[in-house]
Amino acid sequence: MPITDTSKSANCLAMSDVLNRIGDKWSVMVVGILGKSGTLRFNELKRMINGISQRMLTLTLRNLERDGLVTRTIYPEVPPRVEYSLTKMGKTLDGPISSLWDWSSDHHQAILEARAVYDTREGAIAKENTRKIAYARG
Amino acid sequence: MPITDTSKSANCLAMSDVLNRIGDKWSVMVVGILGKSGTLRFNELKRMINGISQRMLTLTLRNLERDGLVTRTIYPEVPPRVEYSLTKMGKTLDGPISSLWDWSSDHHQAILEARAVYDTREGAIAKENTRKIAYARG
DNA sequence: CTGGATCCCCCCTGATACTG
DNA sequence: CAGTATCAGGGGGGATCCAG
Repeated sequence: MPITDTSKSANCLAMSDVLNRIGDKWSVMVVGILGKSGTLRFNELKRMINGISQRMLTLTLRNLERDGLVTRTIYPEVPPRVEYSLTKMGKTLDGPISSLWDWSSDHHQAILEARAVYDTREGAIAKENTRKIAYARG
Repeated sequence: MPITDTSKSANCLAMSDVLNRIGDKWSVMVVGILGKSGTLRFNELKRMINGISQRMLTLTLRNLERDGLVTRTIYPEVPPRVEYSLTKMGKTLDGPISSLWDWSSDHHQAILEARAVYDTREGAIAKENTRKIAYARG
């Protein structure tokens, strides 16, 4: 199945564009968490997402809102309250995101082990022989 | 369903770690294309991925190989030939990636429209009134 | 053809301080 | 609480040259 036909090329460009937003780890985490929790306030999100800065959360939420994936509701109270949740389109994205989420927790350990194996082997190769790399690895 | 329990926190960390590699747009594109095409050579991949540089393709493939998601096979020929394909674990990732891929092509247009609407509305708000932002948007 | 090595710039990101 | 404004630093990523 060649990728060079029109539909696949279009997919490629769509992916490239969408991934510039969605491929960002913070966006994935926000969508994933909102998908699981429903509606959250700014600082609730901030506390749930490991290591995100206030600035990045603000930017991420703005971009998601701009792309029509997240709704932002301001309650004119004091102290201020702003709630975020997924739009209808955002909810459709939560499916693929959840798949990715599940895959991550299922294979995280395997990836860590693969890295360890790779690093060990590369280290051994480098120490043993730096010239004869001309054979298949794996 | 609170996110604060142990399993969800673990998922959060797994996501964070995995997304540092997988969330990268180039990795997603490489896995997606390899999943669709099976086995490809370096320059075949480079031609198929819109806008990737040689350096980034090399680094991306190395990282994917290190994480046990891609196999790299060197044929000691002249000119050199190197073929890449997904490992068993890589193939399991292709499922979620394909979902994301399909979602992208399905919703790309909607996202573009949402951006246009957002930008128009923001522009109008900024021009009309910069003080009274204290109402719900969306 | 498949990369390794190098230079270098831009922007992403975090930290901090301030406002409503 | 929910941001905005500003500054500074690091690294992601492109361009280029060279090697096997």
